[in-house]
This record gives sequence, structure tokens and C-alpha cells, in this order.
Amino acid sequence: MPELPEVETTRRGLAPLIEGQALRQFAVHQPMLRWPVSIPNELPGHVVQRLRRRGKYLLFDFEHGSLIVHLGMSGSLRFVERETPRLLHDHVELDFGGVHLVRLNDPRRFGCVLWQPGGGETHPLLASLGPEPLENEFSGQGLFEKARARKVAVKLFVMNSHIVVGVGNIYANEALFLAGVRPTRAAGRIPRGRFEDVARAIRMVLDDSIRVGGTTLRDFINPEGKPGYFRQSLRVYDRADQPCVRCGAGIESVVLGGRSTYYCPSCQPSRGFGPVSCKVLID
DNA sequence: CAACGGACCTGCCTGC
DNA sequence: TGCAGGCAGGTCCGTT
Repeated sequence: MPELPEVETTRRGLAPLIEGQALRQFAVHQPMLRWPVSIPNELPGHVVQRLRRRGKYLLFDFEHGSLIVHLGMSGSLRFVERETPRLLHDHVELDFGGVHLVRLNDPRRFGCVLWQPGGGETHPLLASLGPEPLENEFSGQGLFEKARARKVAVKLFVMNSHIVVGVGNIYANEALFLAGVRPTRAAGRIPRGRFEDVARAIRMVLDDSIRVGGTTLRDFINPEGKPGYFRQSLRVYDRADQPCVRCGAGIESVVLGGRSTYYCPSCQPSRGFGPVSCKVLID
């Protein structure tokens, strides 16, 4: 479920409420998520210095380590009053004192809660992640260089967290539409200049989505329990057989790497490239 | 290495 | 109405 904009929306909602607060206690109601939940017993009493995001991971930074939280496909964090009855699939509870609690709800249990001692990003899940798409380290040039000789479809390439983090199925589809690139094209055969467009499109789509609180397809909610509104801005995702917003042709869909993939057959041609419809962002 | 498919798990929707 | 089957916002891991 959550891609980068949804995780960032969660972070922004939660950060001002818990940064500088000491964890009072925690509770684990379902110890088995993707991996066994791991929170040090001695963590209560320590202060959350910062709530950070790395890709789709949320990092609760303490002075001696970080609690790594991933929301998987179906997870959400909520900031609720402590008397609020627990919902089905509320697996982990973080108590910072006061009248509120942070609860992790994750029906499919693809998420995780893990402890990483020390500073930095030494945990194996974090150690080899690619650049942040909204930071300056991310560029079309970088994509181009990593794509040399790779035959993998460009959509799977940009969804690979070792290439760039945070681009999930929805935004990969949307970004390639804006860049005029057919998702099935081999990454290694995209020219440098077109990768600049792809990078720009990724930034724009993520940025625009964060601005409206992310995309709620069915169940994403922010820490206050509210949905995001980017769904109405989706141009191709989940629009099979509907008219392209740009040219009116029917949106087509195929399966790539087991994931539904949507594109306009005319704006994202199978040979060559289509028009670029993302504006230039100047930072 | 790179590429591919399976695996993890629950819930919702469709069609018979 | 009931049930089987397919699909869902992620990503690791094993096998070729």
C-alpha cells in the first residue's frame, strides 16, 4: 500500500507529536509480521530524537539506535486516544505518555518493526538502498549509468529500491506516462536525455502526491485517520480501457513482474518516445 | 551478476 | 447466498 508519499505523509503527521518525547512503554499484540517484531526491552525511558524516512522505511531515531518501521502493503500508523478500542490487526503499540498512543495496524503483515543499534544505516535492509528521489543525489544521469546493459523493463528498473527508493507501482506507472516512456522498454535502451525526463517525472509525481496527502485506493490513512487525495490525479493507474487524459486513446494494461502496468499506447509508443508532459522543476 | 517466480498474509471484489 | 478465484499500494529470497 504505502509508497513514498504515503510514508512521508505518515511521517509528517507523526513527527511533531512524538519528537522529543520519551517512550513510556510498548506492547506487541502480534509478534509475527514479515519478520518477528524486535523492540529492545530497555527502550522505554529513551527519547525519540527524530522521526526520519528512508525510502519507504520510517526510522524512529533514539540516541543509541533506531526503530525501523515498514508499512508493507497494508500498514498504517495512527495516533489515537489511549481509550480507543484496539482494532483488528492493531499489532504494535507505542506509548509516549499523555492521552495518545501510536498504533501500527497491518492486516497483511507484510510490514516490519525492527531495531537497529547505533547511528547510520547499517541494517542490511537499509545498507544498500539507492538515492532518495526528492534529494539532489538523484538524477537522470545516475539512472542512465545504472541502466547500462540492463534488459529489465524500465518500470521494474525504477521500482528497484537499489536503483532509487520509494517508487512503487502507482507512481512508476504515472511517472512513465508523464515521461512518454512505454513501461516495457528495456532500461538499457533508454537514452540519457529521456532518463532526465523520467527522473523529473518521478520527482513531480511524488511531490504532487505528498502535497495532497498521498493516494488512498482503499485503506491508506494518515496518523489522524484521514485519506489522501492523489487518487483523483492519477492519469493511467487503474484506468484500463478508459481514455487517455492527453490523447483519448484507450489505456492499455499488461502484467510486468507480477504487477499491473498501465500505459497509453499512443503517448508511450513501443518504438521511440512520446511527448513529455512533466514541467521542469527548478530547485 | 542479472532475471524471474514464488513466498509471505488478509480482505475485497467478481463471477459462476 | 455461497464459494472459488483473482487481485491488491512491497520486497526478500531462492533458483536458473
